Amino acid sequence: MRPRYRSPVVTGQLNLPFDPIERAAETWRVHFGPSSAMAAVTSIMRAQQILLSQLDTLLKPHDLTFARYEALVLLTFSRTGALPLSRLGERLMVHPTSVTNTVSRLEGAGLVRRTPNPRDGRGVLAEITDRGREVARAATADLMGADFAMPMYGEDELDQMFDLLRTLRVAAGDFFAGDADASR
Amino acid sequence: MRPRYRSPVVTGQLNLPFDPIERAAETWRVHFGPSSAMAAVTSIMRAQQILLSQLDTLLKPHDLTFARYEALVLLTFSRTGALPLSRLGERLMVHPTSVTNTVSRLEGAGLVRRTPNPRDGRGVLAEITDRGREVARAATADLMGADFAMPMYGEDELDQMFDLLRTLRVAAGDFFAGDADASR
DNA sequence: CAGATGTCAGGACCACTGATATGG
DNA sequence: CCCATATCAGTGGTCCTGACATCT
Repeated sequence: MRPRYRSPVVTGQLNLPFDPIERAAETWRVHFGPSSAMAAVTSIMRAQQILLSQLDTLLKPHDLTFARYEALVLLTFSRTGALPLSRLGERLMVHPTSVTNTVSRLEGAGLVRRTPNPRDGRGVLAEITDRGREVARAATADLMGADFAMPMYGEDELDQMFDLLRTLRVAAGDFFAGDADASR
Repeated sequence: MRPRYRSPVVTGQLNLPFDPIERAAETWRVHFGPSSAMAAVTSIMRAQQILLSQLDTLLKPHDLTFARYEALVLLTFSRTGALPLSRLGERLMVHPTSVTNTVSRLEGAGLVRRTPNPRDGRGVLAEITDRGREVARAATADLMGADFAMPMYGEDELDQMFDLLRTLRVAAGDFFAGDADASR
């Protein structure tokens, strides 16, 4: 499964005898003074890399990337199975041109269909196909079976992580921190 | 500074009236049952995106990306200011071809110099130049001044985050979880 | 007309595969 | 000979800018 000569850096085991991030943090302390932020940032970067790699591996048999999977699931959730590309981009927090690309790939795989937006002549709807629904179902089963690549955590830790990172997302201006639940 | 017609999706404010991830988690619950893992994973993805974008913005005036900055700092830390590319890749946890690319870019900018490894005829050393040291110093000052784009957290929270994510990195096999501190 | 929606061309970046040259 | 160290070509993915046509 994994090549013999060298394991992928991101996916596979590094098996270092020390924690490279902790090591960097210690050296950092010597040179510049303590900086918990540096260690935390680097940890987030590495965690994302690991997770994305594992999720993509889980999704590869379904010919999906995580980005495409997210889009597909969002369509599954919508009442009519169709959403304007603009709304897709908003919810997925991706660039408009990325939405175009993602939808085109899904369309090429027959999981999604482009249709004109009847309520806006400029707009385009991405509509999930039957095959799209089936693929989304199967892929979701796989991801849930693998606990989204985070089986090493308990509920409390996962919630803790969500709460911690929420602070960052609020500060970055992703959304209004209020209690608002205004739809749309 | 930010375009008027549309703010960058990653860098800039989305200003949604709701938390898109929380919204997705709620909808998920309705369709598939509770999954804290899904919300946590998505949060990590988004956090990384935000951080990388802000760090790259901070580093742009120095003509550095975060990846290149990390490599440069690592060289700064080494006693002789030089490291084999293989060791660089190991510490930075990046693919060998990525190291080659990173070093080539740094070399092109005059921040690093390639020299043959005297202790291994196959090997190549990346050696930091005086300009490299100066750029690393200036960039580090900027990053520390911005608290590595995480000024919204206290020490305790940053440590908490590091500890939480360490579990994931250990599980992924980045390093041996033991208390080992074996050098080299 | 100003503004929003989507597309396309093109650039920069990063991870990876596979092949290759060279040396331990 | 097997393995390690780079490098190169090429693929695929993401994000972005800028330009454009279309429609509100």
